Amino acid sequence: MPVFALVDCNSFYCSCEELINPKLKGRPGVVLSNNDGMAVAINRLAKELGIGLDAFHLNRSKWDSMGVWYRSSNYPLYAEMSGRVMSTLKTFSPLVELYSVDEAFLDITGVQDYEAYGRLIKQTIEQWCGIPVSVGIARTKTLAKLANHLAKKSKKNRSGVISLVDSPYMEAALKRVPVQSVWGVGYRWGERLRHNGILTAHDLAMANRNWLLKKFNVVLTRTALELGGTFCLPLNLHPPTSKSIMHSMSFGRLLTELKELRQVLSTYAAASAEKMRREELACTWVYVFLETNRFRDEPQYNPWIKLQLPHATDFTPEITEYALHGLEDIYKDDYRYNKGGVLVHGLIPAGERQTNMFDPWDREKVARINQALDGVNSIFGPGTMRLGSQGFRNSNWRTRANHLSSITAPGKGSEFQHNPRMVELGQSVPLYRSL
DNA sequence: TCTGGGGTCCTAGGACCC
DNA sequence: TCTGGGGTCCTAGGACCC
Repeated sequence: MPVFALVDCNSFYCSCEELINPKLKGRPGVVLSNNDGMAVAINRLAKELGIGLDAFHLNRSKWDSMGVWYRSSNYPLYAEMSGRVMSTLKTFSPLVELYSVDEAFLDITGVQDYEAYGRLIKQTIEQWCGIPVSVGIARTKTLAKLANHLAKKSKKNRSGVISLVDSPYMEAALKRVPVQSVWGVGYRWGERLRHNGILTAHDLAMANRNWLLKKFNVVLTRTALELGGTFCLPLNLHPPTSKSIMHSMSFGRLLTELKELRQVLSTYAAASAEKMRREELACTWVYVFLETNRFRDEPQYNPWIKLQLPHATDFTPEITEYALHGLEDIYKDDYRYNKGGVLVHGLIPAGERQTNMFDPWDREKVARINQALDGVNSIFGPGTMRLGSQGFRNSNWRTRANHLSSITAPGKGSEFQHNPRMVELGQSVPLYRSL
């Protein structure tokens, strides 16, 4: 029987901001979504004040009066810190699944004292990376998630580490967790389960499997099995190749003009294509969508279109061309648009593309153009070299980020300089360049 | 002015094939 | 009683995750 540790960074984005600006520590704080729209990360003190995923513009003055700090999201910073945490985790087990930007599953089967190992992991991450984490340890991933949940919540056990391996408290632990807090049970299923008298993780673990299978599906049945200690979900050690890549964002303001929308969607198409090339993929479908602002009392229109390409491609101008054709098909001039996006789908390895005798492009030339484009943009920043249709960099439809953290000099005022070990891991350069 | 962005998996039903 | 049956592929929609 395997043993898994789930290591999860506490309020990750907030912790990153507090790390580069220690003055924020000890105060309630939130990190805002793109466009400074709403809080997407909330630190412990802010949660205790009752702050949730709330709209920024509706709460700003209240937060000010409560002494809450806020920051626009700074994704390059979080990616950098995530890399440091994950590299550190890999020194504790060769089997690590990078589950998300701020959490990872480790296979730590065979360790002598699981709880002590968990504490060592926690201490090391905090010492080397400056990010507080919680650790949950158990025999299945779902139980490790649950243990982690308890480690974050527990008032009795403040160590931030809980092991449920062969634990006499297993049943008590399962009874303390409401069913909708179980990993894999969302709002909908939580409601349905509660209607059927299944209120806690323990109830779900005890539920009749055939009934679950019939009333729900195999996913939830697997979750129930895992809660009961039956190992169903293995570690995914290799990141699966993407099945789709999307780029979408709310606009800086409501847009009505086709001309402006063309610029926005060109930019999103280029971003999707770039990400696709980074993963060495090519797409066979392009989806384009627009949305009006659902929070406004005005005519709503949320069209989308799907375009099949005659051959797989990873070439920005080609993908942009299709995306703009799609845009013209779905665009109506009597609406005010709030959001849009481009998704590439039907992804195949770029090296396995079929050639097409009617292909208007010289593929060798295309490859060289891609290389030049990505090369320039990787050095000088995204969007440095771009299509004319993408418009200017300072176009006012671009999203807001008015509360970005800044670092004036590498390490200055932060804890980076005290972490010689992280220099060894060799990941500090991109942060400063991208900031 | 102002409410996130980016994904995955499963299932049911229809089209189509022999 | 019984109007073929088995199989695949595709898609839309619904659920979930961070």
